Amino acid sequence: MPELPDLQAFSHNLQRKLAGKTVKKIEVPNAKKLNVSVHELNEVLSGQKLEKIYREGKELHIRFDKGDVFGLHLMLHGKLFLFDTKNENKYSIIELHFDDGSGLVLTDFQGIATPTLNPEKKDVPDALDADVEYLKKRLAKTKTNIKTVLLDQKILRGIGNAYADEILWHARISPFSVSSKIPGSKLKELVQAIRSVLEDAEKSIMKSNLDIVNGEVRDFMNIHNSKKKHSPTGAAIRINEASRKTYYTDEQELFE
DNA sequence: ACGCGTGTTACTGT
DNA sequence: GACAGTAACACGCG
Repeated sequence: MPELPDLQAFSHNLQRKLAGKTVKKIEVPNAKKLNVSVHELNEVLSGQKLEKIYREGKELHIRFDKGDVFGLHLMLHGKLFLFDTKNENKYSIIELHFDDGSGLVLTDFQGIATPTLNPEKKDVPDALDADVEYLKKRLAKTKTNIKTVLLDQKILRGIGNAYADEILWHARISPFSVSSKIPGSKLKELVQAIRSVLEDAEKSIMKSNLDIVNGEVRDFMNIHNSKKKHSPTGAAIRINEASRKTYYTDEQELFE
């Protein structure tokens, strides 16, 4: 549910609240997606001090002082909660208990949020790091429409359905454009739109939700927003119904 | 009160 | 193999 800017805000707040704490014990009420045994997880992480929490693509990564990393992918409905003494949330997947009695829990009613001990390093660039050169090269051989490309985590990491629509509107590129047909000048606008849309969103989320570690904030979205009928520049917002909805306007140029 | 929404994988079919 | 389309996961929320 949360997308890159939300995750960015979560990681910032979790870092602030949890850095320096030491893991006492990890409980795993629902190990469906965990990549190691509960025993191994505890063997590796118990006693380690939490050093850093940051975002990697759509995952949150927790790094500990011996260098081990614990990754959390929230998928559609994963939610994080901090607790002081006892976790009373429904649908708990995994609970980190710290030596001061406090803790962090990941819940998911669907059970598909995914905790991973020491996830593999990926060489796919993060959305915020992608440059024009990379996209130009990568898109030259791709006929898939540009929205699908933005959502493809093997090409760019971190963009989800809602922000893809916002970004494409800002770059004035139709989501149905054939990726290989988009000219270099437009790719430059696309790269700028990716950065500005995601960074501005993070700022507004942080500003109005000081301690946020779960949920999502969407009220400031201009295009992917069922409450809005027109873009900021006055064009009617159209909706394409597929397995995921696409919001767009005729202000966006179609390359085909 | 009921319809909408979000990521990924797995699968069919062209 | 590239690409398109769809279902499944199963609820919270307004």
